[in-house]
Amino acid sequence: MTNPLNPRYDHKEVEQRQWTFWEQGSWFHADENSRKEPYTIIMPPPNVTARLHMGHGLNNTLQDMLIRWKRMQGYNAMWLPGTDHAGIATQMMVEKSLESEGLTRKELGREEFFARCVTWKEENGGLITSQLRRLGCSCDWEREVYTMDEKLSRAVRSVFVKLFRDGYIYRGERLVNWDPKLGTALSDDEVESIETKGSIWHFKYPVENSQTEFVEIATTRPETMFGDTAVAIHPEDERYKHLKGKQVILPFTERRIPIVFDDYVKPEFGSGCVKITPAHDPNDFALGKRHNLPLINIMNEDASLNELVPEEFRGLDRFEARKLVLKKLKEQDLFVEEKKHIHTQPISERSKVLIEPRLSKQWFVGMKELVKPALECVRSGELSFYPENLKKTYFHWLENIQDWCISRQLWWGHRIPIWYCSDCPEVTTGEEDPTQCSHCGSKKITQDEDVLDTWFSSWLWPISPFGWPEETKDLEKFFPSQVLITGSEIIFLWVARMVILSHYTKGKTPFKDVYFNSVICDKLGRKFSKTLGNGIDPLEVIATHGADAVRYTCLSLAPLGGRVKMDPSDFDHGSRFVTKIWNAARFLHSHLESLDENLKDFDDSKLDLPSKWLLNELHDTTKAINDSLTHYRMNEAVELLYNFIWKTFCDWSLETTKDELTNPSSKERKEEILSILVYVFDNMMRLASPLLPFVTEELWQSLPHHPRLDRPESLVIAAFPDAKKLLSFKKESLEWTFVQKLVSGIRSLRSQAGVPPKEKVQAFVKTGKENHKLLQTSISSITKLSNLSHLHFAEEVERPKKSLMGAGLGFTVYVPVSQYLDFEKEKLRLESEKKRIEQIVKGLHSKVSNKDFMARAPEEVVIQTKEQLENMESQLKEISENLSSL
RNA sequence: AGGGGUGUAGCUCAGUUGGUUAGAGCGCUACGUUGACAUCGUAGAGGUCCCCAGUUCGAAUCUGGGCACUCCUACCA
Repeated sequence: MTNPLNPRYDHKEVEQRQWTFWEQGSWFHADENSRKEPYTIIMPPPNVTARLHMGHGLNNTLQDMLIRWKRMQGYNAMWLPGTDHAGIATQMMVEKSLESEGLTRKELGREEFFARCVTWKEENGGLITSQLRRLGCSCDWEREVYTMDEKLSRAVRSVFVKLFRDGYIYRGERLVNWDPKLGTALSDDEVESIETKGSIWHFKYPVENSQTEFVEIATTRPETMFGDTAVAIHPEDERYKHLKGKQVILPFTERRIPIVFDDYVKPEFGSGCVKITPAHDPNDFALGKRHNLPLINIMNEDASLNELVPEEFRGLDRFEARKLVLKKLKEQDLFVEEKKHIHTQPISERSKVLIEPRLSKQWFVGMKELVKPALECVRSGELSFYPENLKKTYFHWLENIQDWCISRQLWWGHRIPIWYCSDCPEVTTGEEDPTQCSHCGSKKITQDEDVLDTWFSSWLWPISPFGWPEETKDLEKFFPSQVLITGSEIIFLWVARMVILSHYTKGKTPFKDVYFNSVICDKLGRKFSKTLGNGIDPLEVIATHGADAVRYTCLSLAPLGGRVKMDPSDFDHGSRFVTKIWNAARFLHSHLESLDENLKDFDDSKLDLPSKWLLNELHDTTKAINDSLTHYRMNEAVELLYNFIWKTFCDWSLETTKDELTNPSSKERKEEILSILVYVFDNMMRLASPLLPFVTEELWQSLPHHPRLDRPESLVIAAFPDAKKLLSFKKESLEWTFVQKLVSGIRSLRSQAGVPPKEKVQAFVKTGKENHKLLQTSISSITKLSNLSHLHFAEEVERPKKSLMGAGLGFTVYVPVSQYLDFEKEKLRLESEKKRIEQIVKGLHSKVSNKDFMARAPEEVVIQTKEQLENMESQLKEISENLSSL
């Protein structure tokens, strides 16, 4: 029989095969009728336009690790996948493709354009979800949803109508972030701030009834002057107090505008006088409200100047108008100076053009009231954040919440279900499209042209996929979910709003915990971004290193919150780990080959020390991993797993049993060793399955069934190890640790003397009687592991001539190394060791002799410290004696 | 300007509620292996836990101040 495993792990082949196997088994599908306790995660839906990036990689691996862990623990685990229709992003994609046909969306018309968007999604929208599958995401793919699905759209419609009828939705004239290129309002979150070098221009407005007096104002946007309705000055500014009650004349127009006093103005900035343009600046808007100033909107939708400006400026683009204004000011001798000025400008995230604050009619959701339960559930601890400090950010935003502008002047999205009546001023809404005005009955009604902000469908994500407003079984079972895993950048945009909406519709908090994953940066600490081109493509790394390696590296690097610096070479670490596991399994198989019958169970009462130690380590690690995962300390769980597999299992256990497996004392003994190793390995595969699902499934399938363990069809539904059901040998484990320390001590002496590894040496161990039995039973292990010819041990041992000495916890060991001994080197070594221990002893001594310490420190700490001191002192004594004898 | 975070080995970072001789991976050094391991193992070098002060019997950990970096929010007429 040959080894069933290839010399090398072929991740590509295995991933494909195992994925198909899982899909056929349908193990990721959760039954809504199951009696098992549900455990739900709702996936933050990626944009349909998205392609998998490392942020998705990290975010989804985190979710997958949790859901797989819970599934193996026997929960009715359901991870809901889906995509978001991404209003602006999709519309832009489709417009781009129209552009190549020489078409615009307006030429195409609304309906046709909408149809194109639908087609686009059908053709390209599946990409991201297939990429998530390649990563191994064990979502309930049969439940996959899309925010434009009929079911979800109905939920959008329902909640809009409900909010409208409850009086939360209103139409208002507000300043919005206007994207002149896309011709739509944007939310604050769709606006980027970019620092730019610009200018600030100073010029003069003449004061009325005076030939000589002017106020000097400063602005970065001279073209907005036609919308000015006041000039503002700080009330305490001595320079201008005499201007109280006066008006100034707006150049190029006949308009007189008042001088108002408001402490919003900073006297030290510019000239201390500010032109006020309420219709085109948020601060001015607020100030205008305080002083009852009129609003003059001077711009068209494309940011060209409209008919309210003097004729020569009409129709000019804002930047053209700026030039002309400056030119004319100079001609009229009103221009003072131009200064260089660095300021941050709002740029549209999508179209990259300068945002223009613009007065327009938009639909809003009044948030002040809705927010209350969302604040309360976090305050009360019903909803927890990981890391906790993000609560502060959350509170700050909710406590200062602004009403939410939900209308977008786009065609792709959920159209606002509002109908205007041409015969009366009222509007009509409803779950179904109305045919007549609900107030006057007129049939002349037209629907609002706008669509809803994409986030208006996103905030329904905890309930809409399950059929809300219907009271479905799914909704009952899978809402609320357990944990939301997402990035902290959308804490307001999405997280807070879902909490708000779930309380509004269902009166419940939509999840128990929110885990905020880290932001991925390059080695220089810069965020991965398309423009910088510094990202790492997860699909490329999956192709070269395998999905498991990608998953391992992502999670091992990523602590809670914060940032993680990632370099392509980090993924080598992941592959190495996978390869190590693969090879350990190959090693087991090479010995299992000779086994001609089924694996027998091992006898608990006949276990030797190293086996008990290994089983105890399995117990402790299992407990620790479960504990770490419970507290969302994923990187900690990953590290525990790594250390157990690599250090404990491979470096110690496989090494200690290697010789015996090759030359077993009996067939039974070999079977026993293999039984233990396979048992532990099987458990290891279970522990690792949530993190490394592919390679573990492959190896687990290849192993013989251990009689002590369940053997379902697939590892993904095998029971996750539970420490309570595992053997533990605390005492024996400590004993074996003593042996390990002794072995390390001997190895260290050998190495320092330069004794070739193949050469056998003797070792003389001086240790208390209590350890003798232990050494006696471990004599062969120690001999093998330290390559000894003889091991001597006794309570009193005289130092052999020409030997090196080492001291450890509870023992002193001498290794004669006559031909390698360098007295000077040994002296130096012992002296430095002596110095080091003296320092420790000194520290411990001062502690113990400190009355306050003895009185106030907890008893166990005192005992521990005393023991330590005793031990260190005896080590020191041994070293000193040896030094003097040299 | 306000808020959050970070500062631990050459690099990337762990270090849970104050008590270990402060850890890991990569890199580095020496030796060994190439019969589980395009390797792996063994042994090692390397730290003022940013600085200052305080609380405490005891501080990498808590408090205050400073320095440096970073993210978020707002504003910049």
